[in-house]
Amino acid sequence: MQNKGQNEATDGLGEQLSLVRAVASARGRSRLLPAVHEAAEVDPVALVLVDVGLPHLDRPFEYLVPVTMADLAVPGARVRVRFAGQDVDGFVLERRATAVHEGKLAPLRRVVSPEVVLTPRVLTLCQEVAARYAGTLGDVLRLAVPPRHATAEKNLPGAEEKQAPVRQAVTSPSPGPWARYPAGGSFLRHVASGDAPAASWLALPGQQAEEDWPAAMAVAATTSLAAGRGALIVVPDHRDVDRVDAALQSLLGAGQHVRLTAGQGPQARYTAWLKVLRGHVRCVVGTRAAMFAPVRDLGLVAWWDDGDDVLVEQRAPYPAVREVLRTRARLEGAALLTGGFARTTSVQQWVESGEVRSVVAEAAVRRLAAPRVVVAGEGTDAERDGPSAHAHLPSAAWRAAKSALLLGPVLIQVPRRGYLPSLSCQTCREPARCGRCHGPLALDAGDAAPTCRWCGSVATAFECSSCGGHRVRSSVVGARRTAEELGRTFPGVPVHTSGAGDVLASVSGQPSLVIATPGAEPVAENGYAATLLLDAWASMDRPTLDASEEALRRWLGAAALTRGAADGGVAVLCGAPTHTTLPLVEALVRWDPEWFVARELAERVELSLPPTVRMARLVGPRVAVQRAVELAGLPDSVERLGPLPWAPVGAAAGTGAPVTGGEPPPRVQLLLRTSLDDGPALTAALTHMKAVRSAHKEREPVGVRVDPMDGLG
DNA sequence: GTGCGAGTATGA
DNA sequence: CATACTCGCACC
Repeated sequence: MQNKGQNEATDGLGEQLSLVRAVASARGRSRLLPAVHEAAEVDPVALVLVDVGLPHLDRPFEYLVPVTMADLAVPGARVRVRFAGQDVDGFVLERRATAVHEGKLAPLRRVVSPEVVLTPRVLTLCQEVAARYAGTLGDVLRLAVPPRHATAEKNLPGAEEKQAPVRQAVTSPSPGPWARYPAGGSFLRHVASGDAPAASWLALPGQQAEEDWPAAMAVAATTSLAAGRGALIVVPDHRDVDRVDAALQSLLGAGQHVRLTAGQGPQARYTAWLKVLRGHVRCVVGTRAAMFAPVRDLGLVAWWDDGDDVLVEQRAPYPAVREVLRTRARLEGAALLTGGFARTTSVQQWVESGEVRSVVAEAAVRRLAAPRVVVAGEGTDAERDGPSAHAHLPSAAWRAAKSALLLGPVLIQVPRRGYLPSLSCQTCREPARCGRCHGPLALDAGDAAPTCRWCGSVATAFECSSCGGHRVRSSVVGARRTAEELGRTFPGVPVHTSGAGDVLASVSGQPSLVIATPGAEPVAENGYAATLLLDAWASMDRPTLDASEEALRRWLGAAALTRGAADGGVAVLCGAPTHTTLPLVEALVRWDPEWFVARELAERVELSLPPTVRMARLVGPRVAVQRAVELAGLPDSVERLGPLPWAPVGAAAGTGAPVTGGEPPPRVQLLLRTSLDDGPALTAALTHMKAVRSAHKEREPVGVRVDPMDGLG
């Protein structure tokens, strides 16, 4: 092995640089190691972050810069280096005059491209994000820097040398939609003067393009551009990107902003990203991956609908847009704007700590802009006699839909997609369980009898385990079934559906029924005449920590697409208890999400639940988790909850019996909880633990997730 | 991950 | 005593 020969020849010698040269020429190896002729004159040492996915190797290694690469291997450039016997990708983080490493330095093998794809600011951001989530810098960089597309890099005109493609001076826009919020003008003025204000904005429903939330986002971004700084807007999905894109277009004209979404395809995406990197555009709107976009001189970060779980990255270390953009705002002195129809407890916490200012409309304005909200309850059996019975609708909802259909489209939000997804006892409402394994029973299309989702057995004779009842009812009527039934109930009215896989962006102002799952509601021209929120109890009863918060967010999101009370708009909440007033329901009726989230946060404080504490979750075989947590050397303040059996979300759906050959060992989850102040100590301990486990090549996988309640939990 | 040295088992 | 293997850990 040639490397071995070199090692022997060089061991014990002092000066590394001359030595590499000496070896290369003495052995006549310059042909085999092409780059090793001579080291660069200036700063011959490059700190390279190598991309080997191992936590204990997640640090820079020093390489020698051959003179031929002296001007190309700049900090931020992609390089290829020899590492542990194979060629790996890496980023140059720094150039230095001397090495710290005692041994011999290997030369860089190749500068993939001298393009500075990792800017100092993005690097700092990624380091903070990695630390916050106990992840590796390599993992975060993979999220932040898209894979190179050589053609895109070549075809796009160069950086500043080419100078100012079409960047006209942007003039400060009028406040537009912000005029409806008492604190709106002040926020914009601070952005305009280059300050770093921070705001949580509770948006009013708006059915016209000039007053809706995308318009307001565009005004905020334009204000930052007018102040000579950049802007970054992150939204949950590509329909939202389209809307903000259009709003920016009408305010800025062409070429002033760029879209960044996953669905663009590699070349288009990299081209757009390069335009941002090279400073051709300073305004970005995109989905969550855009949160790392290297916008120059960032003056504003903004995101919409904080509670939407697609704003949590689904790749390790699972950073949330909220945390990344807040960090960016702090690091880069940028303004922060988080908007939505609802507010999450996380953001409420910022508001209550004074870090972020609340921007809300006055109650009287809200009442006119929002639809009138009616609570229809579940609908008694008596109520279900009329035509509404066929559609599983309470009669109040049916009447509201009937009269609204004379005026325009009607939106019907159903909690989940699918066809009668789960069942409960007709009499006592307990979830229907399989008699054999206690798994959930479900009725799929075409099935005559309910089937167990876990073991697949068919429940021909159901008997409720708590009351002995023999009849099941569908817990949630899926969108498709609802569409069929409503179509029959309102003959002649067109029915649209919008849900996972097939999402409608918008519908016309003509009368129609629009059945949609949460988050997939199309926008209606001039707003819906009425909105029905079905099976409210199913949204409220979800067993997650944030069920209420999430239910309100979904209801407000759909109701906000409805015409305001001033224009006769009405929203009907169906299936909520009517005999008692739940704060959740009251918040919707009063259109007061701020009041609700304050209560919700107070409760979290009381119970020491996120976001008022920092949590992390370890998942793996019992002994491995046990050893891992001991290895971490957790601070004393960290509380251990569990271990409990771990049931992955959405597992065991579909087919049936556990026929898998190699039994995977049963896994447990251990939750760790500490104060927010001790969060960094907790994540540092977890990072250390992962590094040691990786160095020891631990066999058993132990998953680590910080903020496990973010996203799906 | 891969490669290598140290340490240990194994066999003539 | 020589050779074959495993184990642990460094990798720049």
